[in-house]
Amino acid sequence: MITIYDLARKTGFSSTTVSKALNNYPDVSKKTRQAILDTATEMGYLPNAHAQSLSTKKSWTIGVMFSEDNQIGMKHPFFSAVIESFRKHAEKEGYDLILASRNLRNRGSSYLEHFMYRGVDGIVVICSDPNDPQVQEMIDASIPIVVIDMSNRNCSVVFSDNLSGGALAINYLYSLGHTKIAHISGEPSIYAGQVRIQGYSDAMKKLKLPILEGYLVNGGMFSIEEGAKAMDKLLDLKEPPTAIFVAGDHMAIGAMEVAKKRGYNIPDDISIIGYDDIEMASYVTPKLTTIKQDTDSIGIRATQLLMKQIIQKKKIITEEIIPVELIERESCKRLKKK
Amino acid sequence: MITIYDLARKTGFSSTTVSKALNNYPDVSKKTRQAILDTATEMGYLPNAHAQSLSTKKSWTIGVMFSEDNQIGMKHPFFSAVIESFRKHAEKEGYDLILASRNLRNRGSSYLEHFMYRGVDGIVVICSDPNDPQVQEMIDASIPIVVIDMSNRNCSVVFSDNLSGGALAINYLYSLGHTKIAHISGEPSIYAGQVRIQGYSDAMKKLKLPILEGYLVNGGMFSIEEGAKAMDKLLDLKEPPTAIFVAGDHMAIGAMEVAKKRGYNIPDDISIIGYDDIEMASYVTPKLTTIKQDTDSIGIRATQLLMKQIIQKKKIITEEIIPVELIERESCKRLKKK
DNA sequence: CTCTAGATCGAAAGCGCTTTCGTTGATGTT
DNA sequence: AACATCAACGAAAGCGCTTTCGATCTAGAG
Repeated sequence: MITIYDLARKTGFSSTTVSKALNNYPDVSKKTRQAILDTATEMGYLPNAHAQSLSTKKSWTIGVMFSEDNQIGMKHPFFSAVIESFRKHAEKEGYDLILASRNLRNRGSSYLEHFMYRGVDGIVVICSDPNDPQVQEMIDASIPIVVIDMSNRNCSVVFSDNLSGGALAINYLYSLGHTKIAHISGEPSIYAGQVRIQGYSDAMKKLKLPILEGYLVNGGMFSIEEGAKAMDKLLDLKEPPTAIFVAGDHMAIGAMEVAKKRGYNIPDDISIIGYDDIEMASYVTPKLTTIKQDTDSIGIRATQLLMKQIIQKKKIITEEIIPVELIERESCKRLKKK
Repeated sequence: MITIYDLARKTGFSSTTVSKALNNYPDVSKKTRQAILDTATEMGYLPNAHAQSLSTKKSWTIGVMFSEDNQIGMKHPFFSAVIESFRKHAEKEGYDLILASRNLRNRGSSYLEHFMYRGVDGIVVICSDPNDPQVQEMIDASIPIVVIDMSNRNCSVVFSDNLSGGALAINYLYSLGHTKIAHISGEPSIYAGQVRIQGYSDAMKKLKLPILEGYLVNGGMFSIEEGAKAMDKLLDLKEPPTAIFVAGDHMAIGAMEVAKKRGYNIPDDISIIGYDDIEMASYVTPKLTTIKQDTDSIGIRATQLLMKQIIQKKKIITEEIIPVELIERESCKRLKKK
C-alpha cells in the first residue's frame, strides 16, 4: 500500500502539502498540486478510507437495516426495490451502503451499536413494525436516520400514501358497481396493514357501504399462504363479497389461487385488487389489478432526507408521503346485474 | 465517543492493558480483565472500527459487486436471493457487506480501486459476463475473491450445474415423448447462457434428436420481453416445436404469454420448461415447470470459499458446481399422439 | 538467601490521514 | 529602505487502537 508519505518522498514536498493537494486546499500552488496528482496516479496511490474516517469522523457510509421477522429480508421485491433505488441515489452522493449484521464479532449487540461501531454517517431502516425495539433504539439515538414504510413522530419517515391507496381501491371497486367489498388486511400491528385497514373503512363509510360481518379478515404478515387462508374464510361466509381489496400483492395472489381452486372465476365472480405492484402482479392469471407503490420515489426521497440531515448535522423530523397509483389490469370487473 | 483511554483513566490501568483485556490477551489477570470489562459496559464503550482496521489491516467487511448491465441489479430475484444467503452466512462469521459505488467521491474509479480504498477483506461478485473488464481486474488482483454465476480459471467460482440442468430439462421433455425440442437461450456471451446452450445441444445429441433449423433462438439478456420475442420467432416457424427449454424463468414467462396470446395452449400444445425457479414460477398459469437453482447453497459455498481465502491469506482457485433440480409443475405435458 | 521463571503490566511506536498554526520568502506600499 | 501583505509550504499533534518489547514483581528452586 502506498501512502501520502511515499508521495511526499517522491515529490519532495511534505505529507501535509500532499494531503492538501489531494484535497484541493487553496494554499498549494497549481504547479505543485499538479506534480503531486501526477505522481499519485503514476504510483497508483489510493487513499485509505479507515485512516480518513478516523481523522475526519466521517465515513461516507450509510447503514441499512431491514426487519427480518418475516424471514425474507432482502428477498421481498418491495424491500429490494427500495434498497436498490436508495443505493443508486446514495451512490451519486458518494456514499456506500453497509448491510450490517447484528453481532459485533460474536458479542451480540444491537443494530444501533453495530452502526455506531462502524461509524456510519446515517442509517436507513426499512421496517413496518412500529414496535420493533431495535428500530426504536435507533430512532431515539442522535444519529441521522430515515425510516421507510412506517410512521413515527421522532424521526424522518417516508412511506406510501396507504390511506389514499385504500380509498383508491375501494372507490374503484365501487365505480364498478361493487358494494359487498371485503378486505384482506395486513397484520394491524404493522403500520402499513393498519393504515390500509383505515383507508378501507374510511372509504366504505364515506360511500355509506356497510362492512358486513366477517368482511375484514386479517391476512397476517402479507404472505401468499396467509392470503390464501384469509380468502378461504371469506369464501366460507354465507354471503361472500363480490370484490376484495387485499393489502398486499402476495396475499392477493394467494387469494386468487384458492378462489380458482374453489371454482370461482376471477374477475367474473369476484373482483380482486392488490397492493404493491410487484413484478409478479403482471404475470399471474388474471393479471392483478393493484395499487402501485412508487418504490423509486420512496428511495429517492429517503436519500434526500438522509443527506439533508447528514449535511445539517441534525435530525430532522418529517413525514414524507409518497403517492400511490391505481394500476388497472384484469382482476377486477364490473359487477354483473343479477 | 468514549475510548480506551477513558476506560484506562477510570480503571487506573494503562490503555495497553485495557486493549488487551478487551481482546482477551493472556497476559492480563482475570481480576483486572473483569474490572475493565465491567466499566466498559458501564460507560457504554464501543470500539471504533476505523481505528481498529487502521491498526490491524483487517476491516471485517466484504465488498459485493454485481453487474448492472441489465439495469436491474439487486431487483433480480436470483441475485437478491444469493446475496441474502451470502449475507446471512457471512454475518455469522462476523463480516458486514458493503455495497460499493464506483465513484470515489466523484473521481470515478473502478470497483477494485473502490474496494481497496474501503479496505475490504474480500470481494464477492455476482456476474455472468465473463468479459466484464471490471470483474477481470478484480480477479487479477491479489485480494480474496469469489465470483458467482460464471466460470474463470484464475479464482474461486461457484455456479449452478448448468450443463446437467440443460440435460435434465431435455431428458425430461424427451421422457414425455417430445422430440421436436427448441431452446430459447440466454445471450451466449453470458456464461450461464452459453453453458445451457451446451447442455441443450449435448443432450439432444446424446438422444440423437435433431436440432431443427431455427430451433435455437437467442433470448438475449433473460428478460420477459426478450423471451416473448424469441417465442414469436419460434411460433413463426413452419414446423414449430412441441416443447421448449427456456434458459430462464423470466424468458419462459414471456414465452408463455405470447403463446397464449397466439392461441396456443400450454402445456397441451406446447410444453415449456424454465430455469431458475424464481418465486413467480409457482404462480403463473400454468405453473412453470423449471430447473431450480439452489441459491441458498450457492450463497453458503461462496461464503465458505471466501472465508477460507481470507483466513489462509491466499487466493484459492477452484470451481464449485452446485447441483440443480427439476421442479415439475404444470407447464409440461406428455405429447399426445396424433 | 540468591536466582530464575512466570505472571502482569505499561511505554511507545505505528497504522495513514487531516488540520491548525506558524514560518518563509516574495511582492507591493509609502 | 522599512514595512505590511499574501501566497506557499511544513511541523506537529491528534484520531482510537494494536502490538512489541521491556520492566516489575512474586513465588518457587536450590
